[in-house]
Amino acid sequence: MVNIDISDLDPARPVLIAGPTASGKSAFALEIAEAQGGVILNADASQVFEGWRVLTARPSIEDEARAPHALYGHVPFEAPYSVGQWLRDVTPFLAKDAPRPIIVGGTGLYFSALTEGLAEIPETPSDVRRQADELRTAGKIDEMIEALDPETLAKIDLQNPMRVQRAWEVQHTTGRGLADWHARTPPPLLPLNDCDAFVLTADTDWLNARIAQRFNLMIKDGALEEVESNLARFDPNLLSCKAIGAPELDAHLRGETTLDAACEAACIATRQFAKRQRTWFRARMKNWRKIDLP
RNA sequence: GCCCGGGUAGCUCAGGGGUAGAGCAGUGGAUUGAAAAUCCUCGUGUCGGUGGUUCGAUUCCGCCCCUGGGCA
Repeated sequence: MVNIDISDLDPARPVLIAGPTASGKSAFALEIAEAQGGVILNADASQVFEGWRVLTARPSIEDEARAPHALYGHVPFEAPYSVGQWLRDVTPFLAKDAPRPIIVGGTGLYFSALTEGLAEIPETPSDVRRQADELRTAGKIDEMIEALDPETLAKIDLQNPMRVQRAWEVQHTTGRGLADWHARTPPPLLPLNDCDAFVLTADTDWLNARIAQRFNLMIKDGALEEVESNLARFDPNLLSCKAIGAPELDAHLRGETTLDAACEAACIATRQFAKRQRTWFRARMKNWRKIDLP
């Protein structure tokens, strides 16, 4: 599928593989791991959650038996998660004596944090988060904006409530502005120069066709049953329940839509997600080695 | 066959004598702890066809075609 010569890779160097959803990056990672050894590490935000396997296209049990895998489904269904937590989770796998990491996923932010660094901001306590959620849902964005320093105001998108809330939370819990924290970002955990980094790029029409095909396959493989098994604990506010296809299939199981409509909506959401991924990769991964698919 | 609706952007539709607009889809972009999240930008299309009225028709009138419903 991916036409590069794996034997050219230095088996001692970490590998990074980024690519849009449904591009076949997991298979590529597995090929490298089988040929040269290494541990496959997940860099996909929704695949970290326990509870989804089919729906988030995680490697199957059989695939996981072919090479060591980590950071898949290791986070409880109801738990919060973040880039910072992910970085803390990968850190032990990047130790000098650890087996060679093969990091694969579609979350651009995770890769950027890994190779460019992430500010070491203390976690937002849950009560502060709750307070911030209330302000946002009440539409009191201006109130949050008033609490921010000029540097932060200049840096963030004030039209994006989520960004404003984040800045407010940091200011509120640390007493320092978000911009100040960003300015003191420590060096990256894994500089790009220290690894072989690949971005898979695919023709949009080709990928869109694969997205539709893959969703049908997911349904055949039990995606609906998977959502059904999580029906009792399904909560749209949970991070895990933002996985594409989960709200759509949940709505169908509750009798709100037909299965066809749910599948169509999920495919549209997936296409839109792939588009955002393309934008991130184009803008932020210019120095990565591009591999054109198919 | 007759009666009444419709035929306007890829889709669903609004509008109305001075050559048109929304939502969705799509595009481009932003994105340092919710990122499969969140947010910003971008709308010319024979206004079904054809004749006519008019300075001017997509808008009014005639005929034709397609389509939904009703009556036979």
